[in-house]
Amino acid sequence: MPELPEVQTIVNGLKPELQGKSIKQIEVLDVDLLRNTTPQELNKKLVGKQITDVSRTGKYILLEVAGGSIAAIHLRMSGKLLLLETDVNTNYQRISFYFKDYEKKLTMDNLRRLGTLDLLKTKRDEPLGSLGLDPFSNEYNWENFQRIFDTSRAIKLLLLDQKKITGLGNIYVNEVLFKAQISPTSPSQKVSKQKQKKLFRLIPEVLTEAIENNGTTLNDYRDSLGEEGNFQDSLLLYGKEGKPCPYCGTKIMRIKQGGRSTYLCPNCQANDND
DNA sequence: AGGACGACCAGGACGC
DNA sequence: TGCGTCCTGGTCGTCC
Repeated sequence: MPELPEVQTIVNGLKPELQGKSIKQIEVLDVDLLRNTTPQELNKKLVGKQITDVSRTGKYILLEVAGGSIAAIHLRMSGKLLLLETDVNTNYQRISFYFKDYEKKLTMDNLRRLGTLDLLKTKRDEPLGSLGLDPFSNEYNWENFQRIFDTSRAIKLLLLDQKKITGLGNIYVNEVLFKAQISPTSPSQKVSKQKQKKLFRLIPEVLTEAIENNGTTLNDYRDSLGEEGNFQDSLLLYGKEGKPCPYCGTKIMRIKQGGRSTYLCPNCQANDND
């Protein structure tokens, strides 16, 4: 379930290891994960090139090489991106990068085959170009933030829309709305300025705290070294249906929005009239 | 055009 | 026990 904190944790682990390394070989075991490219093109654009940066935009992990090509990796829901000894094989390895003068390989391991790799020329190319506000970018300011509320959609669905704001997934959206005491079903336009401001402040705050705890491991998330995150211990209501609300003791409810679970405290997150 | 919904994938948890 | 059904996650294509 990598959301922004999990992706950032992976990037934090990979960057010091891979920056400056030259790609020696790319092994594509599952072509279906390549979206707008082919193994041949990947080889042509990346092999022999030095990695200049490992970074993150939204939930995409970006490997930039000298000369400008960018491999944009998205893990979707179950994927891992692991640094492994070159002779180690995992059950669901799909794509591996090997490097010159380096005894490890970078492996996309993805049970459900939902991960993707795009090859881009610039960070403005799709699928990055249409991403919304990133909570850690320079564009993340109050003026820009207010603009995303211009819709009748439920606030939870809006915050999950990566074209509006990018990085949040189901877990952190639930947590952030709870901390801001906003009903997830409230029409976005009806969220008061005061609550918008709370959200504006809380989104980077909650994500930062999660990054400091190396992300959330509920099922199979692992960082690039195979380590679990710790933020699951700090979740206030995600996955806690029927348990008491940590603020008021009311039983936490679970409802469905857009086909997936929303957790809420019906007391703390009553529909706002403020 | 915005928004709702199903598809994608695979395995685990559940009910009968 | 074994089978069927539902659920999970993020995004995209398709439809209205």
